[in-house]
Amino acid sequence: MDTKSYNRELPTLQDVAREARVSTATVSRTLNFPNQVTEATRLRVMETVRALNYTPNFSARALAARRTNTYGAVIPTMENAIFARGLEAFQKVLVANGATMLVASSSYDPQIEEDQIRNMIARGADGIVLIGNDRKPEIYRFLEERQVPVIIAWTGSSLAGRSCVGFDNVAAARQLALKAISLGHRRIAFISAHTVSNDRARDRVAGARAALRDAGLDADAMPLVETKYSIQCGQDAFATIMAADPKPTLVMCGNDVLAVGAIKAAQEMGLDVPGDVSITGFDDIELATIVSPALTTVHVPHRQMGRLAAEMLLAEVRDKSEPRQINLETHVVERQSLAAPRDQG
Amino acid sequence: MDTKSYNRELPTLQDVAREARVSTATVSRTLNFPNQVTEATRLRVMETVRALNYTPNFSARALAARRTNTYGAVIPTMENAIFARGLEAFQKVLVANGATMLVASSSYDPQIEEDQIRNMIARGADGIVLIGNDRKPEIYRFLEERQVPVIIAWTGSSLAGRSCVGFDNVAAARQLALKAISLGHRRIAFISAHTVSNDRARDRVAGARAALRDAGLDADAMPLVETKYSIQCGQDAFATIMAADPKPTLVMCGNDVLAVGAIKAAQEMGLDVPGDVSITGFDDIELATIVSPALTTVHVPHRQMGRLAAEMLLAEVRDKSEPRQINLETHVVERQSLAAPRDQG
DNA sequence: ACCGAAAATGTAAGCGCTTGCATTTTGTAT
DNA sequence: ATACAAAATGCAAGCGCTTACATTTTCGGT
Repeated sequence: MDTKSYNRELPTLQDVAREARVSTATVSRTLNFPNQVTEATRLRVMETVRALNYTPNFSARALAARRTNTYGAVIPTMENAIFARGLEAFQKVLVANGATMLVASSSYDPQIEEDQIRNMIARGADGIVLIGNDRKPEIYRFLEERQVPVIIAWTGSSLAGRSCVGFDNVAAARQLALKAISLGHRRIAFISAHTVSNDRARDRVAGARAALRDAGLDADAMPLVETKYSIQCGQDAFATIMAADPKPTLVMCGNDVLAVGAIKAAQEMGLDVPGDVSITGFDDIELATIVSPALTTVHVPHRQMGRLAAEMLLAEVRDKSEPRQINLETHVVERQSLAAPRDQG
Repeated sequence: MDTKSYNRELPTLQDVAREARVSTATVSRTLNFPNQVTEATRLRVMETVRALNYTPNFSARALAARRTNTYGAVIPTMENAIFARGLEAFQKVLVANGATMLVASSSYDPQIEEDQIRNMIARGADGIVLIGNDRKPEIYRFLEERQVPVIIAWTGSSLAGRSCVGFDNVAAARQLALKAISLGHRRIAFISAHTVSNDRARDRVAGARAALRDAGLDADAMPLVETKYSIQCGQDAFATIMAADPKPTLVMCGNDVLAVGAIKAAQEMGLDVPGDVSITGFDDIELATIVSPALTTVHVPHRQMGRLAAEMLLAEVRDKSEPRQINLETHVVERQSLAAPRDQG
């Protein structure tokens, strides 16, 4: 008894060709370049395709054509609305262009990121989008060797003429800090994501420092706590910061999630936000409008970055277009968590 | 002048074989079944691999081996913490097993979902996870023909002996509703996601109805508004519901996002939650703990589903294990948005 | 009707890998 | 030493598609 008797093979291009009484080349052309084929042939072939319920084998196609029509994205985490949103937009564009997305998350771990990148390349990604600039030079070397187009997202500047689509993290944070300073804040503390191998986080801190410097304050004295990405971590960091003396009148946070944690912690400590202490975020995710008080934060064009990244990647691969550097606008969204400090002293 | 002079070809298995003075078969075995090869050979081959900086070509491998080691997930949307979380867990397991994840989102559109499923199969996904049972029978037929293992997630029951990993949406919603009824609620309204081709949403409504019936109330009279998935939609739906007379004392929502919208709307209408009206959610995402009042909701084991889905898929593909149906526990998380109604009349 | 260019189609050589089978090497028991 | 099974390796035939090049068909102009 043949145990796998029902494992009938799938129809191949050959089968279609035989059935439609044309060569495999013609079938291939009908599928890939319909306009290179007579209307009659096209109809006949398509009919056969339908009749046999044929689906092309992408591996074979990729092997023969030497491109996979697949694009990768390696992001720090999917559990974060901002990246998820960007991804969703990224994939929409790809699908609209008949391409497929490969995703991997690195959990903010450079080693995992490297593995994932190599894996995507091995799987034949035609192009790849990465978040931020910070990574070992050998990774970039590897990518160049393989001649795989790369887009750096989430930052408006990149090195070595690489493509990027993002915004100026320094400027955005600086603008927010300046606004706070103009409201009278002088003692500003910062809760940041870990800045090692995270240029976005570093830039945001730098932006705050720059604003302090602009105002003639001691930027280096700014209390800074680095922590992981979660509400709980934001809470803990806030507690650490408020243990200092004198306490800051404003705690800036490197992202909204940390800020929400900070607000929670403040409220648990019986502090009024923004009465006793102001808190700001960065990203403008949904959470920012839900938390009470609603978060004053920096709006970041997540979807737009995802969309543009896909378009740029497709252009570079399909039209051999030149790398571009796109710097998008951000703006401060004023809500309720930032106000003038109560004690101006 | 050769314009692509710098397009040096990547090393292939052949190159490694020649360099290491073995056959391609041996290199292949060294890479895939190291224990079928002498220690000495293995070392020599691996050394050569490193020296040439060789990476296997997955398309070729997939074509020859007739499996891609790739697993797909088609989810309604990535912009939703619950699916994102599940995905993250799904991918972690895959990566730990040397496999890759393909993701696609359908935007809750059955047609897009179908296209995405077919696309994944064409791309050679070795297995696939789908959310919920509702879809055209021909899709299931297609999948069976192709003999691709499928896992239905987000629901604890499936038809035709298909594998699933999830929970009982009816029972979970019923339990929550019963709790509310025991608090004294009699006039209960429901805001649901669209129930067409969404069995999870339908089941949750059914659960609420079942509870009403248990309590001897008229389940069919329960006001029901169906809407899309967003905070704004939740707000609008809440307004619609509260325009009725008599107003409900409890508005149950099919998910946390809608519930947050409902709370927002209530507050904008000057209604106290839960004083004037109770509101419940479903999912227990982060948002639920942030919104004020914090949401009483049903906790759903998102990560666990993702993890188990991956494990089951791998087992079915690699070990030919039998389909399984896994029904996970859920539980009501009591926070502040549900309380006894003020007017018991 | 005939010619030549352009359009359509066919031929067949791979793409880089896996794997069944054949062959060689190794290890063990005599 | 010798015989033999088991382990390691090699040989070579594909996997299903694309595409350069060769061949045939079509069609406008005469």
